[in-house]
Amino acid sequence: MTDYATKQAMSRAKSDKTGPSKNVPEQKVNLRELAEHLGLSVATVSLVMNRSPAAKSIPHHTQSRVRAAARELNYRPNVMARMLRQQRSFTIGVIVPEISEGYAAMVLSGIEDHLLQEGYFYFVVSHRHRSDLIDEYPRLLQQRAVEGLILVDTISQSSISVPVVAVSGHKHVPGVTNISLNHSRAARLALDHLTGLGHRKIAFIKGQAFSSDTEVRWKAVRVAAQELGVTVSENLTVQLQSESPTPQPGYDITCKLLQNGTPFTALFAFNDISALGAIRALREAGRRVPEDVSVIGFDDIQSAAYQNPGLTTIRQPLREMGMTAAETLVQRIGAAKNAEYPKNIIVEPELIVRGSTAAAP
Amino acid sequence: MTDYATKQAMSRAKSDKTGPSKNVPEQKVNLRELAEHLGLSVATVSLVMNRSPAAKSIPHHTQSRVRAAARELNYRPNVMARMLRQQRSFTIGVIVPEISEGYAAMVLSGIEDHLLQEGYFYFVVSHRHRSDLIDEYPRLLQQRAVEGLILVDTISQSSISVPVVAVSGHKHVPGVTNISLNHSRAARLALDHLTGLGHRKIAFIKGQAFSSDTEVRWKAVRVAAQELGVTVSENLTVQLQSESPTPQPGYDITCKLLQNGTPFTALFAFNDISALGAIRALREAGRRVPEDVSVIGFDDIQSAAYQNPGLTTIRQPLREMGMTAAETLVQRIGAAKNAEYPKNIIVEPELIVRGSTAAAP
DNA sequence: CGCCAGAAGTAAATCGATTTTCTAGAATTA
DNA sequence: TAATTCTAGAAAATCGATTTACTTCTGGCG
Repeated sequence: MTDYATKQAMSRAKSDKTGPSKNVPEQKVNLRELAEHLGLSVATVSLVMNRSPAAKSIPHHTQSRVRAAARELNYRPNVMARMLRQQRSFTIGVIVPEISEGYAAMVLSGIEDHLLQEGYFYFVVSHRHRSDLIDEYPRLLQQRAVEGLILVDTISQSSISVPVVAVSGHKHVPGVTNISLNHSRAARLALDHLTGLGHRKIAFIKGQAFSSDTEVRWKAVRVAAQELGVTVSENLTVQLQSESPTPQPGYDITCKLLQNGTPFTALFAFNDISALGAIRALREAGRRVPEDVSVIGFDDIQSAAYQNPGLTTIRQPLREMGMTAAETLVQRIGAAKNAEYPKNIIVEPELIVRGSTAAAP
Repeated sequence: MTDYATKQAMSRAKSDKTGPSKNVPEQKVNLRELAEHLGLSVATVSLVMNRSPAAKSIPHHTQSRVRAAARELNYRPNVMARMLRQQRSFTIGVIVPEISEGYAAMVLSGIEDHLLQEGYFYFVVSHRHRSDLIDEYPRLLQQRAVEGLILVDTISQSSISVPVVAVSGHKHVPGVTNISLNHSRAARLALDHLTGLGHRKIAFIKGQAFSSDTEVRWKAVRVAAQELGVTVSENLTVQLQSESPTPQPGYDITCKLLQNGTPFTALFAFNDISALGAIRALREAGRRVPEDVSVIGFDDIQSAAYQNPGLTTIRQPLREMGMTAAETLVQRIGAAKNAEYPKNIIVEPELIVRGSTAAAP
């Protein structure tokens, strides 16, 4: 939105609230009425209000008269009219798998931070892994005139005519900026940590097939394992199945892992959520964490720090990723239709050591 | 939005995706072009597309011709134009304290469920307890032409001209529907549980002053305590201070509680988040949970179930509250300006017993 | 035959801005 | 003095629908 619509509105927050003394009329006044009140044409008023360069010929004195009247009558431009005329909505769409799930919430929070500052609002929708919705939401959002889309951990093949930024996107798709973690480094950090503690027999929980990170991360893990001379045993590799956003899938798969009987002293989970489930399964099977089995997660969602013991994990800077996504998208929206744009933005992981990992027994 | 704009779009999800064979033209076609293509006036086409009753005189044959052409040219009505004309945005605003915090995320998820079905989208903003934002966001959202507002755990005094539903609202404000928990019952459930386990010396963590539930819940707790003959000791009552959305405030205040030295065998925390902090503080002070101290939380956020031990808590049906909020709001938007509306909707809590509470030592 | 009621649409107003193109007078310049 | 440029603002087109108030034309009825 133009300057006065948001940033001024923001700063007006305080001054306006001088109590109920100032009789701000509540009923809506539109541009025509304001112009009539001033004895000017709507064109003139509009030019002044928008600080258009075309208003340079309008004397200062008139300008301030206009602005004073606008303030007095509490004039607020009608967004819908403005959107229609300018063909801009100052709205973007965010598609996440699930809102209530830590990962997405964290990214959203970063997105919001940046977007509102820029005068944009956003629609959120969650597809819960239903493929019809994954296809439909981009369409629906575009019908709603969003100027860009942020996909969080979501793979979409539907062709989209607005700029797209994919958080944790890996496929190279025209028109899409991918923001992704340096997975090689992440895998290396985790395995360095575990091997440093003396672990050799390490179990792995791979992500669900639908997660956009699964493939890449797993590849990175195998490379890192090879580099460190750790064998990745088939028997110690399991994959999350159900799509529940709870620790349940992690719990289930760890039970299965334990049943197969192959011994291990450490477990590298796909994410923190599944790590929590895994810890519960281990405990129930009589294995202590970290004394008998070390567990390392991935993401560093908020509750990771407040587990007992705290969860050692590879931190993804999710808020920053959200902020970067928003920033990049806004930039791309402002740029020319066929301008260059970043195809890939890599962010760095960080090892967060807490209590769930310890020296191998 | 009218029927064909969303519900049809939804169901079209599958049929449209018959591959790239169907040459759906990507460039936007507007009503005028569609009408020209058909040799009809825009009025006629519009009437047909909207299934307006005024279209009854248009023969069936023409109607299907119009619809066929619309499909063929992939006509999508321009939302901005439609919004402007109808003075409706099919958008609502949701104001939460913090997105990334379990409670709000859960409510949002319920809101989304219902809203999208009804053809509405929503903007989310989070104020992070900044009072200028709490005042400003309702204004900003109204400027964005939202047709209603849902406030989640947020007290707003700014006058709002659209229908408002407050989740966990208690103050009776004209124009606002409050959705709140039966706190008396909640307090009773918790204290019944604790006293049933033999606890007499119970410590309490009150909520931060800014939370809309703090007052009401605390009152309910004292009433229930009295009924059960439990004394609420000053020395065992503390209040959350900082506004961090993490367990940190709970941790801090529990440390303080422990320092003062008054013995207790159970702790009733304001919410799950603070309960997690409390548990950590207790553990660090050498108290085992639940052997030495039982801890009960409030809310039943997702991660409560996956703590070690699982957190006993009073469940608020947050998703349902979100759904109800959305449902009520949509109804109110559809109703006449001065129609009756529900002032209060009470939902029932549930005791969820997990491992963090046990018989008093 | 004349009138009226539907049938099948159409023209035009409207929603509320933004933005380009004009205009009338004043001031400047050649 | 005539031509040109500024000044200060106004008129009108436009964005893309929706919706009300007309037109025609046809057929039926008295």
